[in-house]
Amino acid sequence: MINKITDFRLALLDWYRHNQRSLPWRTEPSLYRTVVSEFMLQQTQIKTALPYFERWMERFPDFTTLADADSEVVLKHWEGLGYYNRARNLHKVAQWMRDSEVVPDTVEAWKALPGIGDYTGAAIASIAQGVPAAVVDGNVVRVLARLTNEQTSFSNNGKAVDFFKDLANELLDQASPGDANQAMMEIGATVCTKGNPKCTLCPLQKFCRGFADGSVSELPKIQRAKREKVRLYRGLAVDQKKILLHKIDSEAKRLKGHFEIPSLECLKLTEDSKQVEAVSVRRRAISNQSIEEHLFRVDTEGLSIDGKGALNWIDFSEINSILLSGPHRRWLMEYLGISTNT
DNA sequence: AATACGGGGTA
DNA sequence: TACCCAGTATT
Repeated sequence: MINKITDFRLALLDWYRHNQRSLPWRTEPSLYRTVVSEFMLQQTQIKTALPYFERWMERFPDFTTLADADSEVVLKHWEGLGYYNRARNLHKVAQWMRDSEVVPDTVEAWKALPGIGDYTGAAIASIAQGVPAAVVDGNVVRVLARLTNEQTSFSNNGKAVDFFKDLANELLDQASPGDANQAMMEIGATVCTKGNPKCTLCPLQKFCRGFADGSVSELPKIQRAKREKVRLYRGLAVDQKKILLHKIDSEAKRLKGHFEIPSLECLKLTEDSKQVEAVSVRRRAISNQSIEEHLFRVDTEGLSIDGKGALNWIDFSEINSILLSGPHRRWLMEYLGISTNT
């Protein structure tokens, strides 16, 4: 058995050293770049995070620069990536690093910082500091479930993560935990994929009980929560190169401090009102919601907005500099035909 | 233990 | 549409 684990680790690391993708936090590694990448990659695919990472590094090259930046600027560079508490927490972590005499060097110490949980704590400690702590993310769960031909049906993803944590640590190469962790995730992302897994190219095939059993495509078995369907109705009021936007309260649960296209309710209008005209429908999704968003053109004649409340007239020239949710920015850009590139 | 987070890619 | 993505914090 000892030999088998040694063989496994060797096969995994050898594959990774020859097949890893070239990524900016690998070609030029540092503690800071590891931390930033891990925050961005929480529930976000590499392809999506990549351009954000490059822009982030240009503007905030190190912990101190990030720590000293205004939160508005920090959020602006996260705009469109979603789950904005990640940016707020990353900002706090940078400030902690700037103000602290010591650098965390254990999983537990990292987990004491905001936005860092089991996964991110182990990822940072192992990749940037060589701490032998296994990560268990969605990729690792899938690889291990197939490797062990695990038929248990987990009630949620967290249960599966817990289930495989011990095994992940047993398999972890103690001499190269960072590479071993990244190798497991890389296998999951590029070879042991959910659909059309490339078993013929897999360096772990000879260890894989799921492959031997022919059950790879059915694993892992995890029950997922459904997304709730939500319909939103929004009003677009444009007047003289200005647009009426709603600024979300800083104490709100989501999109704190962001602007958004105001809801009809917010404008004190109804869908049936003769003042509005349906112009566009868009579908998108976030976390546990599947959103169908309807856009209406609003006649500004009937509006009485004082501009002192949450509703603000924003000049087209200002749109680039305000915080606006990604989908709404794209919507405005397309509908108004104005450039809102940042 | 369940839910929120208002994002996005892929089959 | 359904499922997944280098998850975490809150309730």
